[in-house]
Amino acid sequence: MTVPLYQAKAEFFRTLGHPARIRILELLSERDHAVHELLSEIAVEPSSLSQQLAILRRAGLVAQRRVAGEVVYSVIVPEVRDLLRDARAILRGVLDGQAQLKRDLKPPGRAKR
Amino acid sequence: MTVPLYQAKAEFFRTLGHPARIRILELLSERDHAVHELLSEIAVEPSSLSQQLAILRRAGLVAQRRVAGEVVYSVIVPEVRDLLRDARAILRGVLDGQAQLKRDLKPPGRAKR
DNA sequence: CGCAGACTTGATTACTTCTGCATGTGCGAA
DNA sequence: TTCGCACATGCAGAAGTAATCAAGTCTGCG
Repeated sequence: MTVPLYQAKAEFFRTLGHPARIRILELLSERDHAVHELLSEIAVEPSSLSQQLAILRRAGLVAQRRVAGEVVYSVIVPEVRDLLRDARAILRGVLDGQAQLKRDLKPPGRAKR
Repeated sequence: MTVPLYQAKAEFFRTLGHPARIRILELLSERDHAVHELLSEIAVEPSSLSQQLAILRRAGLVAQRRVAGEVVYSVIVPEVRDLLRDARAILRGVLDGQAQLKRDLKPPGRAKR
């Protein structure tokens, strides 16, 4: 093994560890987007967006292609959608858990559904 | 929402963005482990391991309990296993894709292996 | 009580990553 | 060819993160 598997995994997760990159992947999971479309959704400077896209490209997660003067990005690895879904589930679980902890420590609680 | 959802997600992924923390979660997904057991598997200093465990604890992913003089850790959110599985699948896809790219055209970049 | 073993926490220092600005590149229009 | 738009890249300062060592806490045992 050139690189231990768990190190590659850690690197991969770090690639996802940025709000803009998460947003990009979520948007691209829905459908392909041109850079200026992403730009209007994400509230970040153009150069910053471009850098985040470059990072995702280098990580092999997205691809770019030029279409009529625009650059369109798409997700290469479809499983990304599953991953984001799992992450959502875990996040929900964690947040619920924290809320419950808070209730245990403090009497005033609210409905949990 | 106090914090935008995608920011919470990014934070969560950053929590996973460290080899030792990945190893810890993988080991704990199999079964609960005492700290000294983790220590003998992971090749990291005790204090460093403790810090990584603290990060996972703060993230709400693992819990500790004291048993007969040892501290035993366990995974709180079971979906973590799914996430790690998906990550493995994506990683495989990405690595395959990169290998194929390399065959198609030699990209200017870092020499790998 | 006082000590030892098992962890944890704090502080320091060395890196790595992010941000915004300035500059560079590629493509289509004129 | 030259201009202009749509992106991409380089860079410097600021901010965040990790490894290490020293010191602290907690438990159970003599």
